[in-house]
Amino acid sequence: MQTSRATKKKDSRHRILQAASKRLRREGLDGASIATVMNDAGLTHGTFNAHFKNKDELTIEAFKYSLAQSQPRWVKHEDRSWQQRVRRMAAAYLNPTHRDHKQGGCPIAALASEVSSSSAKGFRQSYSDGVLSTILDIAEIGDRADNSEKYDQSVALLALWIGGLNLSRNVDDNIKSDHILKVCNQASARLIDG
Amino acid sequence: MQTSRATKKKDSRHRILQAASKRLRREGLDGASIATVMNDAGLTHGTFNAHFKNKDELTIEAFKYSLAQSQPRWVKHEDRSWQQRVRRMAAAYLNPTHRDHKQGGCPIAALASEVSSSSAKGFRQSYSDGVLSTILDIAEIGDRADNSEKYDQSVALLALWIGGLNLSRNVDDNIKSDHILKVCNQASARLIDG
DNA sequence: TATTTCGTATGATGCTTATCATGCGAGATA
DNA sequence: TATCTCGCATGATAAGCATCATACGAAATA
Repeated sequence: MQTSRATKKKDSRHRILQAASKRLRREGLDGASIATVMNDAGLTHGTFNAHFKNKDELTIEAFKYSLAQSQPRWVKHEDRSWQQRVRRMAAAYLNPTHRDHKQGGCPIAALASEVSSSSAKGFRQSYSDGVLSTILDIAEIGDRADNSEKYDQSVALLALWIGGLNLSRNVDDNIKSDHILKVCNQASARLIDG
Repeated sequence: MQTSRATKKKDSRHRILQAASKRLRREGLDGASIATVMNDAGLTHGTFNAHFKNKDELTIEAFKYSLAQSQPRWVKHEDRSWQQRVRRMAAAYLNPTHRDHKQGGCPIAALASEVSSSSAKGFRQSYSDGVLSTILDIAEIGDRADNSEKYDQSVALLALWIGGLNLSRNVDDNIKSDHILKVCNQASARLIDG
């Protein structure tokens, strides 16, 4: 069997990433302090460097971790057409539940306006990769050349989705916030049907 | 004439707000430290409290200041139809120049994902007010009841614009980034024409 | 069982931050 | 001109931060 020490360390790393990815999405790049994250993970702050080289590395790993977690969001449903599947994605994304659970939601939306000013080395690159692969996931293609029309539609949809989700999160009136989600859903349908 | 002391203080306040609004947009809520902003304004850090109660107040004032500055972006052009005017707005917004000048650009996009986790008291409210009044500005109406169709179109357009602008800022490839702007412009046109 | 290994805790370091107390010197006022 | 006012600078303080040095104790190894 696996040595219990190695298992323990893997477990700890997993708990740290889990905690960091939640803090990162809920509180942003500066909100997720090492002490807070380690405390969330049930460890003390000093142990951090045994698991990650530095905070920049944690930020990148936690982002990738949360992106992998939200991957199921884009997974193909059983619907017959791409249009139907994408409409479902929009409904799942532009949703009060998603809006109200930032810490468990899409990291692309959660960090959209912070990336370009981040000092974490390599983070912008990871985020960029995440955006481009998400666009391909939505389009259900492996490369832009496969279907440039679907690619372009997916770009506009992702933009509309992260914009609409953030607007709805920042409007201080539940009725108006719900309305934003609804309207963006309708706009999605219009973009999907071309 | 105005006493030169009062003039001096107003000038200083103006310079502080100018510096803060730039830092706020370029580096986000945590990037705009008091010491940095005061230094940008040509003053020393200790004087800050003579101008603003605390940092939260500065954040709110600087946001309002930058929103007022970008108001010209929404100002009516001479085009004949609303559709033409809004298409022009989209072109001015989803633009490489705007993308590359975050510090002088739209504060709604620049802070989109940071608002909901901000600890600054009252900031979320100010941002929310800014979003709602911007929607009305785009729709060129005074209230949603005036034209709910235009209102809804403007909601979706603003979502698409801030989402597209942020995506383009975060993609690490100039060609792909330009393409995002272009595609979102085309999607805007589709939403505008209904 | 004796020794080594290593995951974690404790605690220290130096940096950055917001805020506040004090004092100076130039403009305002009489 | 003499006194007052107040915008600003200097400097202190306390909190929060990332990072690192050291030590313990349990698991691994022989």
